[in-house]
Parts: sequence; C-alpha cells; structure tokens
Amino acid sequence: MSDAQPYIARRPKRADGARNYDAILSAARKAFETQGADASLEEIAGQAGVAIGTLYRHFPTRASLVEATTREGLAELISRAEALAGTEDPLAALDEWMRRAVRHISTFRGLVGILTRSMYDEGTPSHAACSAMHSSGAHLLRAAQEAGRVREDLTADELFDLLSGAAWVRENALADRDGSPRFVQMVLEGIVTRPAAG
Amino acid sequence: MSDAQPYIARRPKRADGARNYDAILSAARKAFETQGADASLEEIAGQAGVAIGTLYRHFPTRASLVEATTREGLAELISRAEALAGTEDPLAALDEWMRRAVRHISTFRGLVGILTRSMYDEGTPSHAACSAMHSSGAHLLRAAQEAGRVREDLTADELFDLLSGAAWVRENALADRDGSPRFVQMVLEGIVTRPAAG
DNA sequence: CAGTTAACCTGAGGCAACCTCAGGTAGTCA
DNA sequence: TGACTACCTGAGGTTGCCTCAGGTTAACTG
Repeated sequence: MSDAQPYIARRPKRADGARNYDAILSAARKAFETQGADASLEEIAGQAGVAIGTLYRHFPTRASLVEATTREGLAELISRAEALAGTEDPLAALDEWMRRAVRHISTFRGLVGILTRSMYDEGTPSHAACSAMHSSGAHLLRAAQEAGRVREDLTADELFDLLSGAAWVRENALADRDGSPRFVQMVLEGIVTRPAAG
Repeated sequence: MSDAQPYIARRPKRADGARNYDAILSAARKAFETQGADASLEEIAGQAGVAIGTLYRHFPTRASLVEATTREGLAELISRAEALAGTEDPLAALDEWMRRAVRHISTFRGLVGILTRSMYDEGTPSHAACSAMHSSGAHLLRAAQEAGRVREDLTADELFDLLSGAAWVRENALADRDGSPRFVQMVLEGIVTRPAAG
C-alpha cells in the first residue's frame, strides 16, 4: 500500500543548486562512513556549508541521500556482474562477484539494512538498483548451477540472505578484524556441489 | 579505555521498587518485540504506568534494559550448551545449539547488534552473558572438531560471525519469510568435514 | 542590460525522544 | 510512631527530525 513514489535525487541544473548538491553528497559520504547511516543530517548540512532546508530540498528523505551516495558503487557492481557473466568459469565468477557485492553493500554501518529493505519494497529510492543487483546476482547463480558447480536447491533470495549476513558482519566488524572474507569462503564451500570422490 | 562499569540491573528489595521493575521489564519486552531495540523508552515507561525517571533509576542505560529482558533466554541457552556437551554426537549437538542460538540472539530487531558489541566490549551490561555464550559455543565447536566432524581451521570467532549473520537475517526478515533455517543449513554444510568418498 | 520567472536558499519553530535532577513520597525497620 | 532512605515524579535542557513562509538569485528573454 506504499503509494509513495521513490524519490531519486538528480543533480540540479542551476549552478548554485548543483554546487550545493555536490557539497551535501560529499559531506554525507564522509559522515556515513564515520558515523553510519544514522549520522545527523543537520551536521551533514553544516559540514556542507548549507542550511538544513537545502539538504531536504535535494534529498527529501534520508533514504534518498543514502541512495545517492551509493548509486555509483551499485551501478559499478551491476556492470561488473554483466562482465563476469561471459566468463568461462561460472563458479569463479560467482565467487568474485559475491566478494565484491559484500564489500559494496557494507560501505558503512546501516547500509545493509537499508538495501535489503529496498530490495523487497518498491516505494524506496534504492529499489531499482537493488532489484537490478538481484537480477544480476541471480543470473550468475543460475549459470553456476547450470554448469553443475552450485547446488540446485539454492534460490537467489537465499543467496542474498547469505550475502547480506556477510555484509552485516563486515559492517559491524571491530576495527582490527573483518570476518567477512572467511564468512564468504565458508558460505561458498557450503553451496558448491561436492565432487563424488574427494 | 572504557572504564564505565557494566551496570547490571538487579530487582530491588522494596516492594514498590520491585513492582515497578517488573512492570517496566514486561512493558519493555513487549515494546522491543513489536518495535525493536530502539523502541521509545518514554512509551515503555508510560505502558508500565511509571514516570520516565523511574525507568532510568532501574535501568540507567538502554543496554541495561535490553540485558535484563534477555537475561533468562541467554542463561537458558548457555545451560542448554552444557547439557548438549555430554551428547554422543558432537555434530548434532553443535547443529542443534546453533539453531537455538540464532533464535535467541534475534528475539527482536536490533538485538544481534547489541549482543555482538557486548561480546567484545567489557564495559557493557551483557558482556558477561555474551562471554559465557562464547565459551559454551567454542566448547561445542571444539568437541565437533576433535571428533573430526568439523573442519579444523574454523575458529570460534568465525563461528559467531556466521551465527550473528544468520541472526541478523532472521531479525530483518519479512513477515512471510524467515531465511535463517536455510542459512544455518548452508553454513553447516560449509563447515563439516567432507567424507573422502561420497 | 534590465526585467521576469521560478529554482533555490534560509532558518525559525513545532515535534519527539533522550536523559538529568531537585524536590516530594512512602516502604521498612527499630 | 518516628526516622531513614530507597524510591518516585515530571519539568526542562538538549539534540535531531522535518516543514514552511519568506527572501534571494541564476538564467533566460527581449
């Protein structure tokens, strides 16, 4: 029942508007990376040298600001998936893509939560990107399954559960220990088909 | 550098104090379950029929309130681990315990985050419980490894990464789809030692 | 270059939640 | 019954959210 249209912020044409848009985006990136997705918007506006109303003009929603800061990263991830889709070893492709995905999805604390919600909720700024990511991931998964390298009963939704679990662990990792690479490794070894003989 | 002593709320002795303590705890449980760990403390106080200052008297910190609401559950989980430690099949024991742990750790949205932080931060109300949980989990893991059922290179910290990833997925699951059972299944199949011949 | 338009900016202010503290209340014990 | 003190209350300072009425200015037009 969400008739709220997803608001995708676009860089405005007027010079001052574009300048402020960029400044806010840059301040937001910094703030999200150091304080997480719930960083103070008023402080972001302040850092950008802009009044709070201006921030809300360009990004009416916290989610829309998050979307804008992660747009390029997700686009890159998706195009990467397309490149990997043509590779000769579909399991290696899936492996590499999963590691990249985990990294992108956990750029800052709180991102995984926003993105997983976006994945299944259409009234959300990041929905389009998440949906595209879902498709490209599903495509790589299917290829690996068709090559007989990954167990048949794993669905794409389940794969994304595993990915977001790994990403969450990375997001919340202590400074000196990121468990996500091993996490992904374990997951991968759990989903590959086993050779009939060791 | 956290010299803040962990504050463990204890049920006060005076009749009115004990009554309010229980009322707050009960209201908090309800609120956390429906709204997550960031439910409004003022609303919890209101539901308990108590002024906000009274809530803060008994639970000076949101974390201390969370600790109190989850204390019994965690204690039960730990005693369950001790019972399972004597079992003849250490892999089955680990399996069952992991599923239980995931369920307990994700009683409400936001809990996993609080508990994983507690696990490595001593200045935290839940640290003792988390630490004990870590030990009992590590014990079950080691038993399964010594029986040759689980890969040797998996550390306890890594096991808890996997567990908390699964719990996070469960916490944030849509109403109609809890992916955590399959998550745990995949994880388990990733960490068991493979029979030399299928 | 002056005039017009609308995109843009500002920041006060209402709202909600957090947390503290000075002052009042009432269980408990002797 | 009186004294002690654990306990309770709720106003109020603080921060962050978000809106909106009113002012500013970039950009276009003749």
